[in-house]
Amino acid sequence: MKNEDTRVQFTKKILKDSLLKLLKTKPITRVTIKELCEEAGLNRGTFYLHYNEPNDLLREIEEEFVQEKMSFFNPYMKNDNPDQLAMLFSAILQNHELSLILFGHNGAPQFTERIKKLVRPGILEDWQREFPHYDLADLQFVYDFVFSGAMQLILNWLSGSGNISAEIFAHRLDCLGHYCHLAIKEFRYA
Amino acid sequence: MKNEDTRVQFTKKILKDSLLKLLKTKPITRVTIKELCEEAGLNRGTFYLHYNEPNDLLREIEEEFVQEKMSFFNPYMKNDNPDQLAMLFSAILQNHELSLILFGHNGAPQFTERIKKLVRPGILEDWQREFPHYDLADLQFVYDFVFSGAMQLILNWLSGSGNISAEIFAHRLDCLGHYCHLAIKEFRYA
DNA sequence: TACTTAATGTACACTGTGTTCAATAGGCAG
DNA sequence: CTGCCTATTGAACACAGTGTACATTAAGTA
Repeated sequence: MKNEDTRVQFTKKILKDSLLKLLKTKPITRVTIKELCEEAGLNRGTFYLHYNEPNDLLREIEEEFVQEKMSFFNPYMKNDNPDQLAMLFSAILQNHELSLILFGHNGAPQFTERIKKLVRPGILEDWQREFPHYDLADLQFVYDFVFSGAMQLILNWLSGSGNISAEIFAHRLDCLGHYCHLAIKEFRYA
Repeated sequence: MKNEDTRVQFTKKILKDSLLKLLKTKPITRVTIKELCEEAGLNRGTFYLHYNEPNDLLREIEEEFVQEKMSFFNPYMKNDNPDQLAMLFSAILQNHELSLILFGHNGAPQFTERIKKLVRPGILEDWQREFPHYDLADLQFVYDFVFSGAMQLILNWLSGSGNISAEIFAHRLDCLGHYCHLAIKEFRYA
């Protein structure tokens, strides 16, 4: 009972692979269970033994991605270190195809939203330590701005516009983040 | 032939109203033509006389919104004036319900993407005049960052977090935009 | 008022869904 | 290696939504 049946592992694996293949050409909302199973060479009923919708499958893929890359997220959260950020982007770049789907539109906005919410509390905690003289509300305001912008730039970056290295890319995002904080002190002089 | 038949106008209007009602509870991808027509009290065949998918209808709604509010977009594009920006946000706030749907997730990411692309060339032209010493690529980089962040903040703002006035909100976005430009000069020292 | 055409009601074939159930095939433990 | 266990299969089912066609009705327009 410790590990899943070999057959189940195979079924889930091939379903994920097939879904990712389909997501290269169409958004998750247009993927049917029927075509997914045909692509995977499985009986349609087999799908229902493990999932209810294609979206369940995508969430599982996302979960694995986050679990695997979270070792790069956490260090950056603890100490605001651009090198750690560069390592994260290197790791993302190594899974280029998968990342492009997850950060892109065919994977629905759910993944980027998930990342933003996941990282939010830790980052805000850090920021409160670093900028104790700012309101939490203002920091939250800047957080949502910076991370939405960052997610867009990551997508652009993965889509190949510019071909910047992970280090330079991390450096630029870091710069933008720092300068955004400087804007806070002007928020009140409206 | 100058104006559409009164009956057609009524049909399209009630279809739009019904779609917006449904979009308060579910994303566009889950709206069926059948339920839409039931909501509108129209025969299902009538829908096909004017549209192919619910998405066509949503695009038409977006188009009208953009046409109507573009008078506020353009002045801001020409001269980077926070007051114009505040007027735009006032106008958006006046159509609060509709804006919340269009900028939110049930209207798909297509609307915010559309706005970003629509405004991009004009803004970049302005920025090139204002910052002639910066690379266009760097300005584009900052543009995508700033506008994705701004779209998120608009959504948050419309969702009611904070209840800031249109003026203060515009002022803050303006601040963030200006400080993001300052980051460019550090991009090259990687 | 007569003309024009939008909207209706009905019907049809088609695709995908979600479920059931007996039959089969393959992995796993003893 | 053998026999048990269970994942997978294939077939069938009712159901919901799609897209189209066509004759009929209703309403706006000139």
